[in-house]
Amino acid sequence: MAASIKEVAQRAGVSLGTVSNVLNRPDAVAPQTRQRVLEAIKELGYVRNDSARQLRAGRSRTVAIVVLDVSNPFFTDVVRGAETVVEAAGGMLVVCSSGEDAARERHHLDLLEEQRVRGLLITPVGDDHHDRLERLVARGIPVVLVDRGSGHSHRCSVAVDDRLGGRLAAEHLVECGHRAVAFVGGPLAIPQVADRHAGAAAALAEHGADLRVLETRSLTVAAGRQAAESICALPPAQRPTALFCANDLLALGVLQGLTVGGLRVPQDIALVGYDDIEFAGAAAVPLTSVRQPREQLGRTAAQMLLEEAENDGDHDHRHVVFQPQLVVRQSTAGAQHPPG
Amino acid sequence: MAASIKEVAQRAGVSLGTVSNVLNRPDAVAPQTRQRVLEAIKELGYVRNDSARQLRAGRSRTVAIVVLDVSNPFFTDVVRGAETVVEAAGGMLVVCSSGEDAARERHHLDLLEEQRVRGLLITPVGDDHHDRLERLVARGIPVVLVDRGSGHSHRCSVAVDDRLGGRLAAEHLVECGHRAVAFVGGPLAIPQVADRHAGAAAALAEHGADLRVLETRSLTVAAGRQAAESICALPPAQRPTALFCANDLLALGVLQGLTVGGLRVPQDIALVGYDDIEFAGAAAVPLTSVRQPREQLGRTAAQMLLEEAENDGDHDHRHVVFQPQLVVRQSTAGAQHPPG
DNA sequence: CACGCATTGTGAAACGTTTCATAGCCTCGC
DNA sequence: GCGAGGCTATGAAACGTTTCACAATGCGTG
Repeated sequence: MAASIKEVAQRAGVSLGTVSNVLNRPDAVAPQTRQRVLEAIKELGYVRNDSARQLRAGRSRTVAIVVLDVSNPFFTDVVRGAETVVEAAGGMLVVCSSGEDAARERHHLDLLEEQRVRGLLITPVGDDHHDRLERLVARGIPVVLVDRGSGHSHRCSVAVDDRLGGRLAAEHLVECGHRAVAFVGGPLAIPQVADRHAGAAAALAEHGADLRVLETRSLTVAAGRQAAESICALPPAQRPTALFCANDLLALGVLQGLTVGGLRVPQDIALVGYDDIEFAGAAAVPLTSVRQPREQLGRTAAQMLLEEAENDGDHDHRHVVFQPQLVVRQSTAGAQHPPG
Repeated sequence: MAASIKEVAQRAGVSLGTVSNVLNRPDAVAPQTRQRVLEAIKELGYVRNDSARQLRAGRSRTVAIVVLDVSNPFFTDVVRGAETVVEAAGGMLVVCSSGEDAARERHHLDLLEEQRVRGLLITPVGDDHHDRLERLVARGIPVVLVDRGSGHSHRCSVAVDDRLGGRLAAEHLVECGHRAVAFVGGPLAIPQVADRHAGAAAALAEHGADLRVLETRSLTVAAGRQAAESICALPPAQRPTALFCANDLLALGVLQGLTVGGLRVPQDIALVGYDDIEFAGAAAVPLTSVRQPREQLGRTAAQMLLEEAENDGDHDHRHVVFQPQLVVRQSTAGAQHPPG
């Protein structure tokens, strides 16, 4: 059914090796022969079998990226950035989603290892799979951590300074006069979440305030709505005057939930998100958010990966850290809160 | 470097075939032997080489989905639905994005054909690549069209009735008293866009109104903002009183652009989107939109694909069509427009 | 005219699996 | 005690490439 190189060779009246040469080193074969082979290929509808090629060549042309959540616009932008670079290099980017679930992440890593992918971009769920990543590297599959700094010097990473991001958010809220601030986000096992919280907590501590935590099960709009409900249920005296959300999806959900519960943003409660996804500025109350260079994150990560895959063996592992940037919009632009 | 089955066999003191049996038919090998083999596997850190497996087995375990735009929440939801089904079946879903670009779509199809994927879910950019899809099917790779009906009876498809969707939107606008309606969307070569437009145009025609078209280059927020600018530039007398956008991204962009240009939604211009993505309800002015069963679309498509891949050869191609549903929100809830 | 060299083409080996026909060994029933 | 038949394990073939050492051919040069 599926024509192989052998049949092409037969039809063109040349040897196996010649057909392979036409495919891979066209210059090494006489124009006339090449022509004959190309015609045979077209006539038979021959398409190269990549499994065989990979098996023989020992290396694949596909690069994988494992993200926490495909539906999160933050990650889709990162993916787009990486895609650009990988495709420009003639490769293919496959996208896998762990859904913030360690088991699914592990499953994906296993399959990708079996496939001997060219390289791996990953935002790990937690710190659970270091050994697995280690093994990939040992096998010659470069790994670049995305949106996550790495203490490990034998691995590249691209990240945004999440502690700084948390600090920026918190300091902005303090300047607006807020003291009773709560952090909405989770699971705290996700390093980005923990860092954003830590940065904000540190900044608040310097001003003698502390940061309550409202841990969520995930970083989704739905989780945000749920969190908002529990905030609305609080007696007004115990309610925080400002919320810092671990990402924009959460913040959008919180915004919806607060509105439903009759609380106004920013008059009753100020709101800061994180990521500055495209929808943050288009929200019912445009969201103050901490912007990350999303596409650039993806591009840089992919570039470093390809570079490492190129000169395998010797390669200086780099750790690129971008700076986040506060974007102030209406969700915190309310009247100054009375201090205390 | 990478241990192969042969070394495992050697270490466990068994033959090649036995190791393979342990991997694929564990019951066919004596418990004691199996144990020895498993230990050898663990000690050597052996991981199966999928290229070799695929080459020999002739079939892959990965299913691909080619969407128009990874950053569009509509598609990420479809992907999530498909993912669920494929992973439950032990497979892997790889996501490719054509970016509404026929050349990229072709490139992806070529690579996927080389990889001999198990099956393909695709929302084609246009009608350009029928021959290529045909060839995939001929090669034994089932193809299911997503979000796109198919005249072709030798192919499954899952779609939502886009003409009906367009009609729902238009009729709602007519009921609100609008007569001067414009359609914002493009490229019109994308079948969904064309159908939504056609449905709306037909409905308006029945009421003696016609539908101006403002064709955009793509279905993105940015394209929407741009379209809004040109609308704001129009002399008020020529301005439509309502806009029907081909999708929600576009509508969100239009909403932003109109606001910037000083036009109020819905008082000055009413707005209807399409898809009812999660962010539609959270927008500055919550968006009236035509809802599609996104995840279900993905799930159904994947199920049909796997089913076809299972019993290859005989298979009844089905064409599932879901009904869209109008969700009315604030962006059209303004005062009744005077007729005319 | 013979020699070396450049240009093309050849055929076999190798990549790491899965599969399949076969062989050895037991046990069971007669 | 012997043949039938069930378990296990074996080894070779096959999957479709790429690669590589080598052969054949033709050409210019000394």
